Amino acid sequence: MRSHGAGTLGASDVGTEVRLAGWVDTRRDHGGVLFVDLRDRTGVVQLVLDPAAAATAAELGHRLRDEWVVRVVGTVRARPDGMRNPRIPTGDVEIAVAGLEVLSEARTPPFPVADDVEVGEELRLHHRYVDLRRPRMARNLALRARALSVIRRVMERHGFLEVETPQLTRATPEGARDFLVPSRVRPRETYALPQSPQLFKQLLMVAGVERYFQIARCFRDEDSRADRQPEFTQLDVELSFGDEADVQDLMEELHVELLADCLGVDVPRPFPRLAYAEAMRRFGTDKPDLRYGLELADLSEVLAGTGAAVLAGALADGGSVVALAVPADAGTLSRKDLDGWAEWARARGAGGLAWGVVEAGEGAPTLRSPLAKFLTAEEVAGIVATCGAGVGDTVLMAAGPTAPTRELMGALRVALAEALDLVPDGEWRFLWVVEPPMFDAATDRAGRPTGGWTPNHHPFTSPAPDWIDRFEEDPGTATARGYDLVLNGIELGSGSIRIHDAEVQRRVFRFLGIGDAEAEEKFGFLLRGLAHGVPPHGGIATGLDRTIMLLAGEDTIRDVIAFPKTQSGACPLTDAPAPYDAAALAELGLRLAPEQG
RNA sequence: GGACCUGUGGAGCAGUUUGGAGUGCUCGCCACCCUGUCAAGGUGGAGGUCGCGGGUUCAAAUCCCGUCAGGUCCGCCA
Repeated sequence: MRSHGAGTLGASDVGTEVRLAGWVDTRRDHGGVLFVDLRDRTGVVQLVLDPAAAATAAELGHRLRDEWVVRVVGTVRARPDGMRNPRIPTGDVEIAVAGLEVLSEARTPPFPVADDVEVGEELRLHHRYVDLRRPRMARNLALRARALSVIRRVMERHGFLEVETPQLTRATPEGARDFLVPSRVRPRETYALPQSPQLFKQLLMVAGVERYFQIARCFRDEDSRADRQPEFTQLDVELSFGDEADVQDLMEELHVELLADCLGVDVPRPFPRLAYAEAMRRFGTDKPDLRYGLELADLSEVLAGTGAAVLAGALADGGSVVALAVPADAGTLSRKDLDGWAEWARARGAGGLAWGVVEAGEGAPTLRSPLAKFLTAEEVAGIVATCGAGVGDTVLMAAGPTAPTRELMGALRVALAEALDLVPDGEWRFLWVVEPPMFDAATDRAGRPTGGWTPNHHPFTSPAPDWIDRFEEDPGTATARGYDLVLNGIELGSGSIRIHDAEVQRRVFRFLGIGDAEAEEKFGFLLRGLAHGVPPHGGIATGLDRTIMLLAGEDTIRDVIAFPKTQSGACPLTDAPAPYDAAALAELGLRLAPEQG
């Protein structure tokens, strides 16, 4: 049907007879001569329908409308001087059409098939087949395919085997809520869709696969975000007889090649490593964005004896005062801005924000601040020095329990960088966050500590060698053999060296409050596997949607997924989820509960 | 579970603060004119439960309450 792609034609094709097919992108009808931009996946080329040259085709051409599907036969010719269009790749040529056939008419599109119109998300998803014709979206699909191809190339080069694991599997406790699939053959029992292939890939190591990867679809029934969908794709990797460096080297090579192949960008290796504790201290997050400064400073020492009550109270309770300095050249924060940020902090549960502007005093800098009269000269000097602030810089401070206060200031750092436009374009700052804690203190729904512990990564993560015999003694300090890959402040993936000793695995379960009987019931298949000859192994899983989102320069993974869900988990295209036939439910041993009144 | 933003002809917006006739802009759509445009141009025209429900008022796109949908975020996401 076609001899060429519309967007591939150029000066070297002049004189060639071509057969093209695609969509009517735009028309410019002069009554006599008619121009049609024909669009296919490769791009756009101008058709010329001239009644003097091809009367029948031109007459039919006047009936064409946007998004009709047509086929043409014609000859590539150079455009006359002065009529070339340098803004499109095919702008040096045009197609002198000899024959035109309408393959399919089309309704007026629900929105323009163009990049420069911001269309509502629901409408775009409802007519996703139109939305995906827009050049940016078409480019994103192609970019995704290319990234997948690079991944397979790199993984195969290193001898990894692509193995598929079940989508219908069993629920495992903890983690996110499961999506359930009722069984007809075994009424009243359900499968769960996998949150990740974690246990299967470990058992593949027991099975001797040694090097496994999968482009794996995962399901978590939790609320969506711009970078989170209920259904998403992971690059899942596991290898045997290796350690942290083997996994990290592989992933560095892969990501460097992705950037080079998809964007032509060179990223240096090795990626920097940052200890988890240092990341929290300096950036207030386990996924710091290294593209800008605004690092946090801990003022607890310099303010240890302060008379400023709002700060002293937090310190007396064992908390911290955490600050960051906004450089004068980043833009001046007005009083209204500062009030706004204080309000922002309160909305996140903080008491507020203290602020001070560094001024050149006589001999030593001074602080213009509502707190100034409560601070001694030594304290002011200490604040300025610890923050590394210069004259004109604005110091923002929060006080409270150490961890939440650091996290608050870490979030403020990100929000300020956005607001003050401090995030440079075109930078790709990878890093590994390493030496994570083995456990976090468990909290109840209200956020109060329960006294129990929850895995920082997952319960199959090996303790660090120093802790393997005694993580129970000091669970708050014990570290694990985990590592997170971070790019530009976004967590791309988490991995670890796993426990390959059944007894250590049982101890971790016991410590987490999972008794031997429960462990046997829930994880018996893993524990049995760990009894049958296990290579030391470890791996990682990265979020492919996020990776491709960053490659594409998009702000949401919805724009790199062909058919995503809305924030409420709906698909406006298919209208899923939808009610299910009651009789069919009965066959599954299910009955609808009465609606909640 | 919570906070905030948005909802006005097919698309994108303005109008809402200070209530007074569905008023306006750009694009699209329909008809006609038009032989070198490329976001073609010209003339004319059609197209609206102002998301939905209730309330206040002589009068509601506009004020109040509720609700639905989309989005951003907090919680949640081992």
